[in-house]
Amino acid sequence: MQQVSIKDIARAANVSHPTVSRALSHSPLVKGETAERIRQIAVSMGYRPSAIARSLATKKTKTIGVVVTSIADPFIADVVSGIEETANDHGYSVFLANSNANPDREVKVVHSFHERRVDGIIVTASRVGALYVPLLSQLKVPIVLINNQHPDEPDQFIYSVMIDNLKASTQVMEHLIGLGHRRIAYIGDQAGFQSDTERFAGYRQGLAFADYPFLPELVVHGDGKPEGGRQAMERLLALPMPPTAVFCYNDMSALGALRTLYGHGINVPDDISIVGFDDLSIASFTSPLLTTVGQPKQQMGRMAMETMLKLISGVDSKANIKVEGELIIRESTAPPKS
Amino acid sequence: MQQVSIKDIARAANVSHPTVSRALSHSPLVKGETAERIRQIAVSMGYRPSAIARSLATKKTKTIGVVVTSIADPFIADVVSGIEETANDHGYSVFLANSNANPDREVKVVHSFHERRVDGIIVTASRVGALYVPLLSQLKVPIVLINNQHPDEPDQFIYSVMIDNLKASTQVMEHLIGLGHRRIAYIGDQAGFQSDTERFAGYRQGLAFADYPFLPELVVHGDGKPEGGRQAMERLLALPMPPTAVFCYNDMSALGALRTLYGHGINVPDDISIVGFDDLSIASFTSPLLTTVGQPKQQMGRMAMETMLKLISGVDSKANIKVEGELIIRESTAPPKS
DNA sequence: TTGTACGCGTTATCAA
DNA sequence: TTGATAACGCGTACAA
Repeated sequence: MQQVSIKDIARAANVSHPTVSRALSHSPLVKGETAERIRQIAVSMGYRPSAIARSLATKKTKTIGVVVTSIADPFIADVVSGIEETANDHGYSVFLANSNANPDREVKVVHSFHERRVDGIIVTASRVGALYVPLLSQLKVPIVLINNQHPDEPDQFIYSVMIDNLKASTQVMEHLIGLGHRRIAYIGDQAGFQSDTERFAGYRQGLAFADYPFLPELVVHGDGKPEGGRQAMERLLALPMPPTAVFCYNDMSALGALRTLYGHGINVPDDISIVGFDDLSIASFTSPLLTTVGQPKQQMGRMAMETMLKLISGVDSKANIKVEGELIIRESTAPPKS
Repeated sequence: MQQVSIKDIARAANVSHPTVSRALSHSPLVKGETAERIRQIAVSMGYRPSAIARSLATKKTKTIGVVVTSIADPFIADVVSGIEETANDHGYSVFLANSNANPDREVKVVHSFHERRVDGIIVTASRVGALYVPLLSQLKVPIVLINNQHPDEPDQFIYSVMIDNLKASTQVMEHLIGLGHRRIAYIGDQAGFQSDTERFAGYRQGLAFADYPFLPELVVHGDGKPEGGRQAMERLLALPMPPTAVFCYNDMSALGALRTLYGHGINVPDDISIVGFDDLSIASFTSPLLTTVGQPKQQMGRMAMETMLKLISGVDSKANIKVEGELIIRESTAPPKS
C-alpha cells in the first residue's frame, strides 16, 4: 500500500471514508473534534489526495492547457509566466505544449488537452488560429486567445486579450515626428499577421496626421526575427536616400537592424534612429538602449487567466480585452542630423 | 450526455465496454472485424478517451512535472522546450510550475505535482535544491535535475544532467591566453552556486596552466544578471590597472559588462575583450557579437526527459550526465592592444 | 453528526 | 474471442 487513501485514514480513525472526505474538506457537517482528529491522522500518515480520483468524481480537473508557438520566444515566456502565476494562486496547474506553429502539432496538442479534460485552454500568439479554432470550440471548454493573429472570425466562444497596436504605434510615430524626422521607414513582419497589419496602420496614420507623404520604398519586410531585421535594414541602406528613422515591427527585428547599422559603422541614434516594439528584457541591454513600446506581458497572461477563471465559474467576462502599450524612450532615438 | 464514453460506444456496437476498450487499444484478443467496426463507431461518435479515468485505473498519468526557477529566463525556456518536445513525442504531457526560487513555493509546487500523481519530476537550475530534495525523494517518483546547484548531496534517487563547466571554462582561458592576454578578470555570480564555483575553478586552472599569477583584485561578483555585470565591470574599470580581458560567469553578466564599456566609450574587443557563457540567442545579436560558451540547452532538456523515460520504464540510466560546452568565438575577443 | 451505497470512465481479472 | 464483475480513490445522495 504505497499511497495512503482516505480509506486508510478511515480505518485508522475508526470512521467511514465519507467522514474523512468531509473532514478534510472542512465540511461543517462533521463534528469539530473528530474532524480535527482525522486531519491530524491524515497529516501523520502523509496523506495527499489524488487529484485524479477527485477529477473523475467532480468532472473538474483544475488544470488548464496553454498552447504556445514557442516557449523559447521571450515574449511568450513572459506571458506564460503571468498565466502560471495566476493559475497557481487559484489552485490550477498548467499543461504547457509547444505547437511550433505547426498545424499538425496544434491539432495533436488540442486533442491531448481534450483527453486530459482540461478546464480551459489558453492559446498565445496563435498564427494559425483560424485553423483550429473551430476544433477548439467543439470541446466546449472556455478558450482565451492572447494576441491572436486572426481576430477576424467572430466566435462567441472565443475570448481574447490583446494589445492596442494601433494606438501604440501612433505614439511611436508622434515621438519620431516630434523629434523632427520626415523620412521614417517601417520594417514589418510577414504579411497576414494581425499585429503587423495594425502596427503598420499606425505608421500610416502617424504619417497622415503630420501630412507627410507615404513612401512605399520605405516599407520593407522582415520575419519578426533578427535575421529578417538585418536584411531589411540592408535594403533600406541601399536606397538612394535612406531613412533617418526606422520603426521596427518588434524588438527582434530592431536587434537585427541595430546589427546592420553597427556593421556599417553608422551611429544610432546620431545617424539613424531606431524604435522597436515589445520591450523584451534585452531591449534594456543593447547598446544603445532601445526605444520601444512596452507591453504588459506578464499582466496580459494574468488577465487571460483571470478571464479564464471567470468563464470556468460561469461568470461572463469581457470578450475582447485590449491593453495599452507604453512608449519607452531610451537611447536609440534622437533628432535627425541636420 | 456530453462526453461519449466507451459504454456509449458499447451500446451502439452491441458489445460490452471491455470489448470496446480492447478494440481501441488494438488488443489481439478481439476479432479484427468487430474491432474495426468498433473503431469506426468510436470515430463517428467523436470519442476521446478520458486520461483521468485511465490514470485512475492504470496508476500512471503519463504526465511529468517540470519545476523552473523562472520560465522567463531564456536559458531555462530553451531547456523546457527540449523537455516538452521529447515528452510530447512519447505521449507525455508536462505540467509547468514556476518556483521563483522561493522555497515556500517550491514545496507547494512539489505537493501539487504529487497530488496530480505525476510520473516524474524534472527540476531545472534549482538553487535551493538541497531544501526539498529529501521531500522529492519521499514521493518515490523519478527525479531528474538539470544544472543542479547543489550536487554535493549524493542521493541514489537523484539523477542529473549538467554541463562540464570546468572543461569549458578552461577552454575559455586557453582562448584568451592564446590571444596574448595576461590580465584576465572574472565576473562571477553570487557565492554558493555550483556553476559559478566550477567556472571559477576553470579560470584559476587556466591561469595556473599558463603560469600566470592569480590576482584577487581581478575577481569581482555580480548577480548573474545584467545589472550585476554592469556594476562589476565598473569596479574593474576603477582599478589602477584594469584587465585587458574579462571572463563573465554568464551572458547576462556579459551584457551588463558590455553596457558599462559602451558607456565609457571603451571599445570591445580592441580595448577590452569580453567572454560570456551560455550562448543565449541574444549573444548573436549584441554589438559586437559575443564570444561565449554554447551549452546544448534544448538537448539537455531532451536528455533529461530521455533519462526520465528510462527511469519510468524501470530501466536504469546513467546517474550523472555531463555534456560538453562549446567555445564560440565571435567578435568580442581579440588580442590585447599592445 | 455519521454511515451506506453508488457513480465517475477506464483497465484488469476472471470465467465462459 | 467475449462478457461479467471488480477495482482505482474520491465525492455525494440518501438514509440512519
